[in-house]
Parts: sequence; C-alpha cells; structure tokens
Amino acid sequence: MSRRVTSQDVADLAGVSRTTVSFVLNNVHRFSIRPETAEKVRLAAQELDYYPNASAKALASNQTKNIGLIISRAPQYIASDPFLPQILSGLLDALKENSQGLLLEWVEPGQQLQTYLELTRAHHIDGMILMTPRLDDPGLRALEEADIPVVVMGYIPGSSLHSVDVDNITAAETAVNHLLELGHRSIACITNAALPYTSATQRLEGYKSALKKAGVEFIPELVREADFDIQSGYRQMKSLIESAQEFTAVFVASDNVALGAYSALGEAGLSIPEDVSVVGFDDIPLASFITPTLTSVTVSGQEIAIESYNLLTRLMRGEMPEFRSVTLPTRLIPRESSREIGRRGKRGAEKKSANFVSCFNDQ
Amino acid sequence: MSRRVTSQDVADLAGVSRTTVSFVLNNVHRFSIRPETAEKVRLAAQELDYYPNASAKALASNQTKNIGLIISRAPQYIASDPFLPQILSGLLDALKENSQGLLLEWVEPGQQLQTYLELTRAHHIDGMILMTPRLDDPGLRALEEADIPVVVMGYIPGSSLHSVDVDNITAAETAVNHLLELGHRSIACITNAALPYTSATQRLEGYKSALKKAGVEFIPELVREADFDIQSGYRQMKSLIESAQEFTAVFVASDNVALGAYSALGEAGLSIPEDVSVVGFDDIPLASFITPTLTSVTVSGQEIAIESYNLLTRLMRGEMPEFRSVTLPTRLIPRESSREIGRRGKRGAEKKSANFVSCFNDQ
DNA sequence: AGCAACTATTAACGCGCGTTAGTAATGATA
DNA sequence: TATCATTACTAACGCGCGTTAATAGTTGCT
Repeated sequence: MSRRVTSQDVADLAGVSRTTVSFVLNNVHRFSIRPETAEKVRLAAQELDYYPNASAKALASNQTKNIGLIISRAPQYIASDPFLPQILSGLLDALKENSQGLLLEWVEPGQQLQTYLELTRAHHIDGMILMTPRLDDPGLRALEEADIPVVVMGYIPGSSLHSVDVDNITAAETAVNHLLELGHRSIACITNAALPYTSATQRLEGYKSALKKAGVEFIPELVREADFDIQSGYRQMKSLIESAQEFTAVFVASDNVALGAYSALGEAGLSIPEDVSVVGFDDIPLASFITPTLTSVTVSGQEIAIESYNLLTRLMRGEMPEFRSVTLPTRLIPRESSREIGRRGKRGAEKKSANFVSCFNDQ
Repeated sequence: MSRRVTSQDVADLAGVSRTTVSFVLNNVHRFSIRPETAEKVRLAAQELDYYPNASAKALASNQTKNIGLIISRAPQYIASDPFLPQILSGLLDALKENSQGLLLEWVEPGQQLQTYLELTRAHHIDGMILMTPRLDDPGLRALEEADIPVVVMGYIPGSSLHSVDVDNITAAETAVNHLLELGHRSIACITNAALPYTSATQRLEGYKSALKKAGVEFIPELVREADFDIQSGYRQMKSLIESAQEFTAVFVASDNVALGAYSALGEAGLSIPEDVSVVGFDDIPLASFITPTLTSVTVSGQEIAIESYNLLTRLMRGEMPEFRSVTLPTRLIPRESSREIGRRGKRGAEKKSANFVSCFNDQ
C-alpha cells in the first residue's frame, strides 16, 4: 500500500509548483509555459507514474467524466436482452475517444424518480442516456427540469427531452406491408414488450396503420403482448395458435421474441413459411443464421448508441441542437421466413437450410 | 441551474452543524446523537432534497462506491456477446443492495497495462472484476501488486489474483464424454474463442482429455478456433465440412458459435442430429428453443457474476479469503441435437419441433 | 459543593485538484 | 533611467464532504 502519488509529488520532482503541473497536464494554454518546463513536468509525471485522482478532479472541475446509461428494466429482463450488447458496444467505442467512463444503472419501476434525482443531484455523472423508458415513467418530468443533459433512447410523446429512436411506426408499417404484398390478409401481431414501453405501442401502431391503409380489418384477437424474452414469444405464439383464430402470417415486433414464436410454431406442427410467414424486428445477427432465416427490420443498436452519444456530447458542451429528436432509418430485409401466401414447395432456393431438416411428418 | 444543495444548507435549516448532519446521514454511532436532533436533520435533508455530492464524498472517504467491470475485448465482439447481459444482470442486481455503481470499461489488446493502472491509480473504482482476460495479458502482473481488490472471471494459471470460473476442463470432458457414450468416435471441436483466452484453451483441454481417456486418437485437423460470434461458428463449421475429414459429432465450446455451426451444417445438407450430433456450451436461453434443441452445458452468467461480486465484496472489506479461486459447477443438459451414432428416424419424441419442418429433400 | 463520567455537539483540518489573482523577471519603448 | 507590456510562474482559495480532537452541557456519586 504505497503512498499515493499526487500532483505535489510531480511538482516537487520537476522543481515547479503544483499549479504549473496542472497547467501542463491539462493543456491549459491561457497561461503560457516554457516548453522545457512543460517537458520537465511531463517527464516527472511519467517517472512517478502519476495519474490524477478522479474524485478530486471531479470535485474541483465539476465534471465527473462519466456518463450514465440507465436501463428501465429489471435485471431478469436485462439478462436476455440481445440488444444491450450492441448498445454497449457502440457506447463504449464512442466513449473511449473522449476517455469518458460509462456508469451502468438500472431503475426498478416505482423507483425512477428517486434514482434519477440521486444520479443527477449527487452528480455521479455528467450526462445520462435513458434506455427504453416506459411511457408511464413518473421520473421523466423531473429530468426535464434537471440541470443535466439527458438523451432518451426511444420516443416519449409530449416530453421535451431529447431523444434518438428508429421510426418504429413506419418500420412496422413496412414490415406489415411486406406481408400484405405477399398476399396475406390475416396477419397476427406479437409485440416486443408490454405497451407501456413506447416502442411496443408504436410498432403496434404501425401494424394497425398498415392494415387500415390496405383496407384490412383490425382484429384485436390477433394481437398478443410479449415481454422482451424468448419465453414470452413462445407463450404468446402458443396462445395465438390455441385461440383458433385463423392467420397466415405474424408480425413479431422483436427478433428475440420471434425466436420463441418459431419454437411454438414448430411444436404445433406449423411450418415457416409454408403455413405461417414470420417477420421480425431488430435484425439481430442470428436472424440470418436461424432456419429458416428471418425476415426482419434492421435496427442498429450501435448506431442508436453512437447517435445518442453524439447528441449527448453536444448537449454537454452546452449546445442546444435545433432538433429535439433524431430518427434513424430502418430497412426491411426479406429472408426465407416470409413468402407469398399459399405457395408451397422448396423454400430458400437461394441459400442454405434447404435440406437442413428431414421428414418426421412422414412416419 | 439552481444552486446545489450542500450539507451546510441542511445543517443551517436543521439548526445544527455540518458535522452533525454528516453523522446522522451516515449513521455514525460512535458519537451519540439525540433522536430528536437526528430526526430534525433527516427532515431538513428531505425538505431540501439533499443528496451528498458523490465526488466530494469519494474524495473525503476514499471510497468511490463504484466497482469496475473490465472487458478484455474489442467493442465489435462485445456487440454479439450473448453472455454479457447475464453477467450484467447478475452484477447490477447484486450492486443495488449495496447501492454501488457499475463502471464499464473495455481494454484493447496492447493497452491493458495502461488502462489497469489508470483505473486503479486514479481511483475511479473501489474494486474491479476482470472479464475473460487473455492469457497473454501483460497487465495482470501489475494488478497483482495493485492495492485494489481484483477478481478475475476466468482462470489465469499462475496468477495470484482471485478468480471465479466454471470448471471448463471438466465441463468440456463431460460434454465430449456424452458424445462418446452415444457411440461417436470421430468428434470434431470448435473452440469458443482464440486460444489466448483461457476458457478456450481449457475447453479444448477437456476435449482432448476426454478423447484420451476413451482411447480415441486426437486428430488436430478436427479442431477449429472460432471467435465468439455466430459468423465465426459458421465459417469454422464450413471449414470442417470442406476439409473432407470424417466426423459424426461436434463439440462446439459456445452456444453462440454453435448457432453458426447449425447454419453451416444445414447449408451443407447435413441434418442434426441424424448426420452430425452437436453439443454446445453455455446453455443460453435460446438453446432450448432452437430447432433442434441444443444439448449444452449450463453456465450461469448470473451466478458467476454474483459469486464474483461476493468475492470482491469480501476483498474490499479487507478479508483475505483462504481460497484463491471459486469454481462453479456445471451440468450437461442433453437435448435433441445429440443422439446415438447412426440412429435415424423421429427425433425429439419428448418435445416440440417434431414436425417443425417439412420435406424438402423429397422432391 | 466538587469531581468524574458521560452525552451531545462543533471547530477545524485534510482529501487532491482546478483556477484566479497576483508576483517576479525579462525585454521593449520613450 | 523610468514605464509598461509580456512572459513564466506561484500562493492561496474553494470544491463538498468525512472525521478527529476539543468543548460545552448534563448527570451521578461522595
């Protein structure tokens, strides 16, 4: 437990004052410093393996150099979130350049206000990114008035907070249109999450809107709410099947949930896409490797992360961008899981999985 | 930008000194305080919405209340890591109880020493957890001497650092034994990562050891190194298939990689498990939902996380546990992807996916 | 009353750093 | 030589808090 090296030590070794050390190491040009002196200081710092104490620096400069990523979801849901790594990946990458740190935090429903306040007032962080908050999050109002930059990943209608999101409604419309164009008229829908999560509401919105524009009746019985994870997808798909409602296609607003749906469909003896076409959402890496490959809508978590970070950076610099929210484009990637209604026969002629499986039905 | 509320404000409102406020809010019992006074202070703090400044607290108490999770991997690999969410989930859950924060950091190969030093010397964190470091990590030596508690997720032979890991060797042996017991003798192996990652080396070790014990010759040409993600699994499986080496089973040391292998096998017209049995590793949630369901070895990321955290906590309290490393048990979960060699016909009689697919081969 | 033994509270210092206001030294100009 | 700007640096304060050593106030005992 060797004594900690302080800037005073560096100053002593370099034969200058602590102030000079600070100026040199922080590149303060307002007070000019002779190059030789600066060099002496740098050498001394290196010699002593000096690293300025983060807390002291934060206290004095009023900047923690940390940004917070707040996840509005309980740990058990975090565990199976295939999207989180992408977000983190993008954020960590961006943060490295500015040598900032990432503080991870989750808030349990009901504790949002408390948590937000603590984070901002205690000044743990310089800015925060809110991941997929719920519409009914009571803490958001407080954040609008907090004196700390905030960027929301996801859209919160009526909120004055800056936000970054994909155009969920349009994307969902595109996905459903794809199915409509393939001739499907009975299209079920499984949301990605409970409706208090805005993305779920919006994607459902897009689903409805696409049906409406195509003159197809909206049937509430064809809609199910999943809950982020595979299991919920499995459960809801099963529920759809057992409801005896007719449908030839499903729009599943999350690839992860869609994987559960795949499983339930398979278990029920229904083939994709022969019996049921499936369109997912998110385009997770697995989408192009699963059998059959999953038609999906690209959403780059990394892009969202980077865009959020850029926006946050501008806010932290004191700029007030003219826009309140950034909307990222999406793109439908048709794959094997969706095809024209009624068409049977060899699927995926173009690629893989053609004979991945054998014939259990035949015995 | 309202002025920040300090403990002095609370003291003023409560009509006591700042010291008393500190004693009350930090539950310092060494100096007794009259209950009524304490109550007054608490009320004042609540009234003012007082939250102690994190940096100041850290500086004064020499405790940041943050622990660091350091990922020895570049962001592009982080993006597709299905394991990370589990780790985070477990950690976040555990941290909440002690109201600690989680600082996320990644180190790029070559920058380990620098990063570790900065993190410890700058005292960003009170303790750190190292996720899957590489065997050739040059910074580990420095950490052994750093005056900060460190727990390594994964085993580093010869290191004096405390660690938590599953018994990779035994687990891999079990997985391969399972295949051997099913009659397989030509068993390929795809590692989960490059060999500098200890888990990869160890799992390969277990593979070799199981073969040896069973008197089966080890054929280097049957081994491939994957690289965490699905793509690499796809590539390496393809490489195996194209090598024209005979094999009736594969041990894939990561479920994620195995998903890529599934895809490559399907593309090549090989059925699982009729043509090739597959055993994975990690037992990710998807394992029991994919078709065919994937035989795997359970590794609970959350357990690892919690165990690591517990160990770290003890270290931070100054305890020196008698043991240096914790080894977590694993369990093989047989599913549909592995079966007796040569046996054909209906698979997975017990559960789902029986007729998930139809008969493309027949036309 | 006188002393000890508490109990309740506070003044004051230090944590390590950023930063402003100020000083000393040097050169340029009148 | 006196005056002033410029350069190169430093003394000293403050950030907000934890904590020790010291100080009043109270009670118990002889």
